Amino acid sequence: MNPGGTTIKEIAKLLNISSTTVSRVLNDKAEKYRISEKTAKLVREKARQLNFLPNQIAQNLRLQRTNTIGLVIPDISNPFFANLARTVEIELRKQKKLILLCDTNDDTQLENETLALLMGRKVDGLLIAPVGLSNHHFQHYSHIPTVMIDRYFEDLTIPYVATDNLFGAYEATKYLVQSGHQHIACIQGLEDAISNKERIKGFRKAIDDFEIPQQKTSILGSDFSIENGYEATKAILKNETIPTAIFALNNQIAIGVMQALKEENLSIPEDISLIAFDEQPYFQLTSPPITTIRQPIEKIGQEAVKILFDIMNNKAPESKLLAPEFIKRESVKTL
Amino acid sequence: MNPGGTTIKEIAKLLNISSTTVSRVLNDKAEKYRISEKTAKLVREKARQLNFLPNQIAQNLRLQRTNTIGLVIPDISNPFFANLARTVEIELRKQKKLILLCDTNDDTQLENETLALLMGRKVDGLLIAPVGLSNHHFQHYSHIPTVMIDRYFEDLTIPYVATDNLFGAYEATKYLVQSGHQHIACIQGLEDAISNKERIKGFRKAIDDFEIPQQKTSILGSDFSIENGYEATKAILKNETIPTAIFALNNQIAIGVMQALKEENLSIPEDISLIAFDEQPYFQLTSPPITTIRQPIEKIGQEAVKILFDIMNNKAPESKLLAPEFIKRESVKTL
DNA sequence: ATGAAAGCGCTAACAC
DNA sequence: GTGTTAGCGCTTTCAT
Repeated sequence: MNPGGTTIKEIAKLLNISSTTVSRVLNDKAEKYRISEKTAKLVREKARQLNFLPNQIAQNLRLQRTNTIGLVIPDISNPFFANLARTVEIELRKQKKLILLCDTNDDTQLENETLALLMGRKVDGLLIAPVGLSNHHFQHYSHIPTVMIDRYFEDLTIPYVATDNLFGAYEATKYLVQSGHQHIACIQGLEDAISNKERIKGFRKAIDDFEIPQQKTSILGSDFSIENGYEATKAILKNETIPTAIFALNNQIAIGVMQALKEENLSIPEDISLIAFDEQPYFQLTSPPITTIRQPIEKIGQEAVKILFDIMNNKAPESKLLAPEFIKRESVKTL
Repeated sequence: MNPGGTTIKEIAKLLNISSTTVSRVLNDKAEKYRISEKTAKLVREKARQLNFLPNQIAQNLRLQRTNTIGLVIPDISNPFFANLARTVEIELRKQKKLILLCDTNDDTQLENETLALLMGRKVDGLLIAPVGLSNHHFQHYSHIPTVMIDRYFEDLTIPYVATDNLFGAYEATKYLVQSGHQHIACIQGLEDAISNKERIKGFRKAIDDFEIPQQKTSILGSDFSIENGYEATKAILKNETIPTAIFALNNQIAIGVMQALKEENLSIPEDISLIAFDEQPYFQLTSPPITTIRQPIEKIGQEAVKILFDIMNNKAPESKLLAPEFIKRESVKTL
């Protein structure tokens, strides 16, 4: 067999007909072009027999579309993004689109290169959770349908779908305060990512609304990793006064927090309370089960794909902020 | 700007030279073809100015390669595979390859379709964790460089890299037995997946070697999901005699087990012991911390990519079974 | 030192 | 009902 695969031309030759006819039959246009049932059948048979698969590369070049969507994500090993990827994959597959997966490791430079790569690949659309530090590199690519997920830019018109992070963080903080906490440390992720900024805003707003003295609270941390949660917690514990509660701004940070507390023999919530952004199955199994803010991951993925198709079909896309869900467990002590 | 992007032809026209020359310069072959420094400079300038990106589709068609690798995985939301995907992405990126990500949902039919899709896309290679129930569909694609990950087929010559599952399961079971357990329930994943079969073999071998009466042990379960772990555990608890220990054959099953035990107010390890295949950060944070068999995920990913490149470079590929690591924690009680 | 032309595999406009 | 031809954007052989 031809290593590159059977071609339309080969089938045509074997059947002594033109490749046009073959193409038409194989694209279910036999009827439209009133190709005889006999010819059509012959073509289909031969195609099956030779295990014919249309060369998508050639098709793509000709048709100027690739049925491929770029999915750009900061860290596929973060279960939030892994779950998102899964939903997106399922939705796109329904539309016969495949995903080019790119992991930017939350690095703007790499994101930049990635975008250029994907443009060269002529993806039909882009689903991206941008690093978020800068956005000027997106200007070049305004012609390609793009939806931002989880993170976005307020000064760009690119549609997005994300959790209502401000609201979620507000609710979490409110709960902490209403449970009697005033000394609260908030461990953040990437400082300039909008998801982070909004969560910080929500935290601050609650602190403000409930008139907690600013100096009793602190914000520290620098990225969405387990290590960051661990290091930040260690740092917190070095101070003279330690907070009564920690608010971890994502699931990985929360794991780091728990590791550090465990190492220091501090128990949750007796010694220190914990609340975390992002729900994961294991949070109900930790000791104690952790109170979390659940992001509607499936819905985010589905909406993102829907919006992407809206753009591709020239419908006016609409950005969405989806409500998170507060899941109360046992990691916050009432003072 | 041309929505399809600037082309070589456009640059050529603007500079009043041929597209051949432009192509040569842009592919760093100026010297080889002794193109004047002046022309070369002009081309490079214009290209930058117009934000030129070579159309990979056209390049791919012409060059008969796509710099794209298909990554086919049963479930990207399973952290084992998510972590694997990350490693693979990083390794492939070093070689300027991009990933087409496909999730088969552990469904042979879907895997089959996926493979056909990827062949049409003319991927340069395939990295696949096959469902494992059947393999005849792989025969069609023997011409394309393929490495199997995590799962493989013994009767196929396709190279693979996986954990030494038999050894890992043997060690786990041995530990259980040596801790005094005889009534052991093993909750398995997909029955016909080789990773599962090997783990079962290891389990059985240990049971045999240590002369535990067969009827004291049981094997149940049907896939690698949380739900399966949950349901199987519930089923186990309905019996007159319940086992003193459970061996969960992956991380998700283990979560399901813990959920079910918790619901039934049974505690680990007092009421029942647990040991799990797959290490995850949260296993040290659960109540109690879970004893696990760690798979060397990074190494698996790196080796798989290495082997794939070996095949593409006509070096003889070598399958690898990598040793897992036993991580002892507190979920197994000594009887 | 540069260009013309062919061709990768496919589809579609335009014949007849 | 079917075929001819052109062309998607690129690289490369062969000329000059």
